[in-house]
Amino acid sequence: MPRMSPTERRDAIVAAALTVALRKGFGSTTVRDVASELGCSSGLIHHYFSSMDDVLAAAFERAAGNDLASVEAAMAATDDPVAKLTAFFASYARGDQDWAFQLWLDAWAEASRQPALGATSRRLNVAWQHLLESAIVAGVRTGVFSCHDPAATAWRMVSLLDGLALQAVAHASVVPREVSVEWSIAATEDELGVPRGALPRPAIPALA
Amino acid sequence: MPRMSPTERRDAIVAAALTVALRKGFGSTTVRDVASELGCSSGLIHHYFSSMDDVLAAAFERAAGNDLASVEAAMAATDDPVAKLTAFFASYARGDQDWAFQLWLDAWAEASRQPALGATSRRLNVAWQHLLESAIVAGVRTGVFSCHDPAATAWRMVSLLDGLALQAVAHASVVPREVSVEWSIAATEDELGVPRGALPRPAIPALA
DNA sequence: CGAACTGTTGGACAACCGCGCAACAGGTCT
DNA sequence: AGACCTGTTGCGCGGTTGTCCAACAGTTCG
Repeated sequence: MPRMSPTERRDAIVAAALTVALRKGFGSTTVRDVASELGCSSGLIHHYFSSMDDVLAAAFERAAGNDLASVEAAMAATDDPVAKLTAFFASYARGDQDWAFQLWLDAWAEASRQPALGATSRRLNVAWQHLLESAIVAGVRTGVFSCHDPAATAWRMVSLLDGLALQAVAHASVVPREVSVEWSIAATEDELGVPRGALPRPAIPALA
Repeated sequence: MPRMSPTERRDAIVAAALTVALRKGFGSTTVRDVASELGCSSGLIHHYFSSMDDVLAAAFERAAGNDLASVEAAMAATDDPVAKLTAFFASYARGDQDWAFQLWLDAWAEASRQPALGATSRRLNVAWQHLLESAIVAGVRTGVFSCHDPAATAWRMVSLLDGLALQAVAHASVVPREVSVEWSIAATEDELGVPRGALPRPAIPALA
């Protein structure tokens, strides 16, 4: 294996770990798997990460963290609370990113077994909820939304979206994606005291 | 170990596997664990199950099936739709059964990789939603609930409950259990057109 | 009584795991 | 050139896992 700079090598390891994790799940991704995916020795992984748990946490952090950042940017691009909300929902509507949600399923399952992965998953989940909460607060401030407990509503909406997406990814087509998107937006309208149909529906990209 | 009939022994093995899973979690339940729990040799497990996967799958099926059946029975014990609903919610409020929910997290994560497990998980999930839907329909019929799409509402409520329980189990105490129960009941009251606080709150058993 | 059947044993086996380490090699600096 | 730094190797340790199998023992039947 050619020599790499520490930053490049760390990145390559994380990328390889992500590739393997997508195929096998976090729970059964081993040091040797990552090493052979990358075409290097197993010892090299431990030269950059003090434990396998840290590798998995870093891999999840990259995938889920990127998602979070891109939605955060899309929401920051507008001042309209309704548009912020739509941008948030749109990130759940993308059927071409089921693989990303599969990572969440794996992370939740392993969270109680791998401390570092669990901490990362928790942190990103809280950040996700906070993102939604701040959009709701913005809408309440301008008077378009009515909600006396934005934190609670945000947790409910995130949980609802996760629960529905879970069905779509784990049990394909038990609940069609377009339907689950419609359902969660309808529930949000109830929560925020706006009439049914008031919130715009995000476009649903076709599957790849 | 005294001799048993094949049916009894199979049952005993599954029961022992479940007991161990309660204590150690699903992912780290080994053949030897089950054998020592049952007080028999490890070879005996393989005499009845062709692989450890089969044992765990049978254990999951029994655990989840038992849960479903007991809630089904509790709901069937009353004709009052509100009481049916409370019985349903109570099953999510039990903090002493986090281990059971961890089984669900594992099942959801593995569903797309292990067809047999996925089919079981899907079937039980659908049954769970159907249970709630029928309670809602009963309430609409007697006029205590108002809901124009019970199937959709049931899916939303199940997904919300799963999503909140997921946070409680994967990310302990990010959302306290009493709070998440309160939140999901409040959302249900909105969905069913009854005033906030109208539905009784189930008792929350202390942790074991 | 002995033979046949079958539930049961307990150890052996190969494979795998995360991790640590001494040695190697490619690049850089003086 | 030689010294030095550091990315990289590949093996090995201690431990655990699922699986297999020849031997054992309890029951039933001729």
